[in-house]
Amino acid sequence: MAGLEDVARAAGVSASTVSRAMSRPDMVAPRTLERVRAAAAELGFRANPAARALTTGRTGYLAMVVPDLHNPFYGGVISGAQQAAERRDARLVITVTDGRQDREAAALRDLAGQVDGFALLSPVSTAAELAAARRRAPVVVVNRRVPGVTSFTADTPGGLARIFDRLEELGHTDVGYLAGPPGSWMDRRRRAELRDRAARRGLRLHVFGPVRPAFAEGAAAAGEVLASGCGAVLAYNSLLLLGLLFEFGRRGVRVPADISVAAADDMAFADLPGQPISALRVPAVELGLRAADALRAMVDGGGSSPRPASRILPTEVTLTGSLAAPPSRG
Amino acid sequence: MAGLEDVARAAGVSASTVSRAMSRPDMVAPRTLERVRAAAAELGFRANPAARALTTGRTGYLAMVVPDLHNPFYGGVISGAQQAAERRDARLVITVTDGRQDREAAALRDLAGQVDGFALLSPVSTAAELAAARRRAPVVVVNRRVPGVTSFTADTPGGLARIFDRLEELGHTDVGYLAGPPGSWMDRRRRAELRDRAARRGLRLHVFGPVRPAFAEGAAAAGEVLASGCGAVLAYNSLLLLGLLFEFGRRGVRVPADISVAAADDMAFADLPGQPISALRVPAVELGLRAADALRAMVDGGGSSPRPASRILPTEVTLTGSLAAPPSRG
DNA sequence: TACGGTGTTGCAAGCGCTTGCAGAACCGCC
DNA sequence: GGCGGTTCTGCAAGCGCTTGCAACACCGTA
Repeated sequence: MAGLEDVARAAGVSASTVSRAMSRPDMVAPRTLERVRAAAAELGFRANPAARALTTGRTGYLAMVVPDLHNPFYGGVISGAQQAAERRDARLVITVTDGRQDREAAALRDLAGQVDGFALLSPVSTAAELAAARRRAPVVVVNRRVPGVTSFTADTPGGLARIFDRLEELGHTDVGYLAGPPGSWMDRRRRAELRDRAARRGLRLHVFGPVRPAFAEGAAAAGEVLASGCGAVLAYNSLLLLGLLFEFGRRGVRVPADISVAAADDMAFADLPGQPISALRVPAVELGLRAADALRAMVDGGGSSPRPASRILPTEVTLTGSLAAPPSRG
Repeated sequence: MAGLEDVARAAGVSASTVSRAMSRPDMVAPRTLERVRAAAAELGFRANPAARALTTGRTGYLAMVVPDLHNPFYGGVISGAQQAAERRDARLVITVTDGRQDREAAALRDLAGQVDGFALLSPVSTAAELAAARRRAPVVVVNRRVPGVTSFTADTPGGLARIFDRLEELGHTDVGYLAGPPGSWMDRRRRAELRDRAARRGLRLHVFGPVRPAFAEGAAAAGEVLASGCGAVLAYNSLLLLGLLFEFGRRGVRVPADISVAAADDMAFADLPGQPISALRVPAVELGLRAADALRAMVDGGGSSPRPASRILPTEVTLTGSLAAPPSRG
């Protein structure tokens, strides 16, 4: 492994000059810069991040704290964050919490000082805890809004509302919502939005769950949904809807003739030819990208608080044939 | 942030003693050890990993290079690796390659020296490249076997073969296989196994794809599968099978009356009540666990080559009602 | 009593980088 | 020609740990 010193020798300058050539090229004379760069390239020099971290106090690592890797939404977010990190020449450390508060706290505790900042996906900690964490290291949260903490969310409640409206137009009176992860902030928001709307319009909202947002849970909930007599059901995410559809299929329940369906994200259905399922296009990758970018900016900008912003990205609604008028009763 | 020196002062010893108390407690007198530990606990001391890395040359980071985070298999593997890493007090850096060879190579190159070792999931690089990488840092690969490199795979070809046998028993003559990621070593293995068996038994194997192992691709392939007249279809993974089932459902194709189905993993179906789908239980979490464990052991053991081992974990077959005799023709 | 061992501790020299400071070289200007 | 001001470069002091070596005490034994 070639070090700063080796490059310096090869270029006929001092180590400090090489260091500056790498990190603040404008402080180095053009000709010197060129020589140093050539030497560095030739020797395949790569700065030792540990040494750099030791002096600068910045590690170049960003922590992503994620509840669950089976949920495709998080996959998207992480991919986006990865892109951003790579561009800004940082690395991503990931920790899985299984949605448990203690593991989330442990991650925050154990990784403090080892990473430059935290991106928390759908964190379950209290707002107070998160605010406290933010005081020790830059923090952004995704898929939840926390007062005083920079956050990135998709407007899925708004999107769901649009779908709900469409169902009302179609004449539905009983709409189901298969709720997402217990304790989830986002699920509460979606539920609240739907409940609100239902109340205002005089429709009945049936809430099922909350359940872990997994295929099997969707399938398991299908019976209850059908028994409730809802003419339509919205699912917290596409994994759940997939489960519902699977079980509907096995039972010979027809969509949308017997029941209308939609999901609050299109992770599974995104590239489906003909888009047969109503769902929201949620910009998971972009959320990750923005979050990591913001985080890195906070880190570069001295780590402190550039007034926390709360960014809400729009979702796009795909209204398709999976929605229809309710079956005539009796 | 409390440092070694602070703890030393509090405990009335030198910094070196504190260091030893932390990393080689047997070199420290019991009474001293106790004092140091108490002081460390009180001050909330956590060794600065950058400083440690600088002296020891070991960073405590393990790189996981993964093609795609939407595939639940990788989610499982990463979760397992996370557990192992946490236990052995290492951290996981993850990089997404989208299955592209250049990005895989870039990860290997850019992260060399920044991490203690690499776990490559379903790598697409050539065996020679991987062997070369192994010479520079400890490497384990998951879901592929590479000569000279420690690997962990699940015996999905064997499991698929058992399902195939069952189909033969049921009287099938035309069996489809919806193939997985283009260029995938594991997919080739599965295909080869099936082709072999089909040839020996005089059945016809219809291969569809290969396609990206995503829900939408499964759905898109359904038409072709049906047109082929296969009485049964095996899918590279459960995401693909889900897609197939989805489209079958929309077209009114009944499973298993019209067509039998099975998947080479049970990631989606694992917890399904009544296990309606034939699939393999593939130990994704355990693969990750073992891989990370092995990697960490290689790192601790001097990094060099403790004779590469190739571990194949068994898969368990669930034969259920998704398999039936082929529909009588005409 | 003297001596080699053993067990425990401290000293100090790094690990490979960054960065404040000072020196050197050069500029234009009075 | 001398001076202040720029630009560029090098020196050296760390950053917070680890670790080889030496110092020291204390032991049992000759």
